Amino acid sequence: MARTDAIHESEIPTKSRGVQELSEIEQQILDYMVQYLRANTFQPSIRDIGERFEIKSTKTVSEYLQALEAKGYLERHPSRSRGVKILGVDLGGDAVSVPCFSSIAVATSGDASPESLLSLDPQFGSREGSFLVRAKAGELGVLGVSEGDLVLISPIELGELEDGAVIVIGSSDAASFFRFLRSGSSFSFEDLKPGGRTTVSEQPASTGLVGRVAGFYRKMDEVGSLNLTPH
Amino acid sequence: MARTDAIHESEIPTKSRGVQELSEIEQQILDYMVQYLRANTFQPSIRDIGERFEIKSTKTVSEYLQALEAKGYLERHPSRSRGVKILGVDLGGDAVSVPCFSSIAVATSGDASPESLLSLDPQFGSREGSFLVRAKAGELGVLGVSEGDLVLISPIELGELEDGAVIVIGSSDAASFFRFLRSGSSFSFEDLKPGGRTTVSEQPASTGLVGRVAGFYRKMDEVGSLNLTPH
DNA sequence: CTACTGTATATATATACAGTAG
DNA sequence: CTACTGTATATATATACAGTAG
Repeated sequence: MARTDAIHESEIPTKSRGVQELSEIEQQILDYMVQYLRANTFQPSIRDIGERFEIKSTKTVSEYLQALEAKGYLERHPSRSRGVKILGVDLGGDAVSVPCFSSIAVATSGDASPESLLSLDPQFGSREGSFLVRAKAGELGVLGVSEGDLVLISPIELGELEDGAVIVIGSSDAASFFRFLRSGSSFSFEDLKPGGRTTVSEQPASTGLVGRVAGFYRKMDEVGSLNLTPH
Repeated sequence: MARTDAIHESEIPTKSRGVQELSEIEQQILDYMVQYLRANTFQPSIRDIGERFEIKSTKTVSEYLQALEAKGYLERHPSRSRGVKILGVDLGGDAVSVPCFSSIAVATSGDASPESLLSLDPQFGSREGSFLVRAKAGELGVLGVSEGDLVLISPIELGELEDGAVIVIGSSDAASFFRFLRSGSSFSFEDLKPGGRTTVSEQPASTGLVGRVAGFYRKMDEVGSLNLTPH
């Protein structure tokens, strides 16, 4: 029941202000398809859609689906029954569930429960095992990250790391940000703390690579969180 | 892919107390069906299942489904294609689906299809009707936004706007960013383009408020996208 | 009995064709 | 032109039938 509202309020983007217009009925059909899918675990047939909207010809419904496909909301396949691929719908399967911690120390300590749990589209760079930490003042200033920003850290293998990537190295009692520098077969790690120095290492086995900074998000809900001074 | 583990760990309850135990293959088939549904938004056909498990006769697969139905995990309907009702599965539905456009001009033009559709947790500030645009160089530099960042724009009413909020004002042919300034009962809009000026307005009816900048995300997958110069 | 193969068949379903109305 | 109706048709698909192997 809880979720019913959200579905009725059209979870598929209305593209608010004239953005990529769906007609009223196109939007309703798309919403119906998602609602039906969620409720039944299978899709409505074109006939089901027609019945719902009192459209008597399957051709007409098919044309609406064609319009939705042209506008990028669907992908169809000739003759696949109840088999439209609805794009941009989260069925709970591919979004990664990402815990959010108040600091990187807390996140890596191993025994803290997350501040919250968000679902993050993998397109943002999240993987299985990713987590978010709230940035402290100055912690990642060189990357344009401000205090309070949510920094996404995704697990990675040393072999996957590109030169220049920002990584987290830590143990259970301390963790911090480094820039990874690759020169030939040896690596070095530049401490990103103000005044931090470069450490050279060839044996990365025990360095405790937690992950790599995959991105960050700054939420601008309170004006106070805006950075009003140009820099 | 992301939650594949979770699925393989079998999200479908085994009905705890010896009640109707599933055989190994029955469990695998059920998991596959859910996994497939999540990935594609439509169900696998009996033939799809057969292919996956190298079972060559549709009859055999059908018998497994019959067994799953008898044990209370499914409800079937004669001859409904890709239309098994899978019981006890949560198909999600709380994340907001957000279209992503290459620029704010494209987003507000009304006839562009989105670059992609991402699902965004409402905790990031997304609402029904929100969308993402890729920032152009300098466009929102004062906020710390760099070229290529994904800027989240969420619909908002004028009455909800706080003093200092960054908003998008536009028509179908042009749109840009402004800072909203409230002084008593009158508003002013400071153009955020370099060298932009402040416009005072008391009649907001026709201003074309598209939405408010609710946040931005910077993905750091390529080193080139990192802002290496401190500012 | 279970666990299949392999073929045949009924049908649900998407699509195509031929129109009509405004 | 859009927004349909109504019929016909190809086909994807679920099911049934007839077996085989262990």
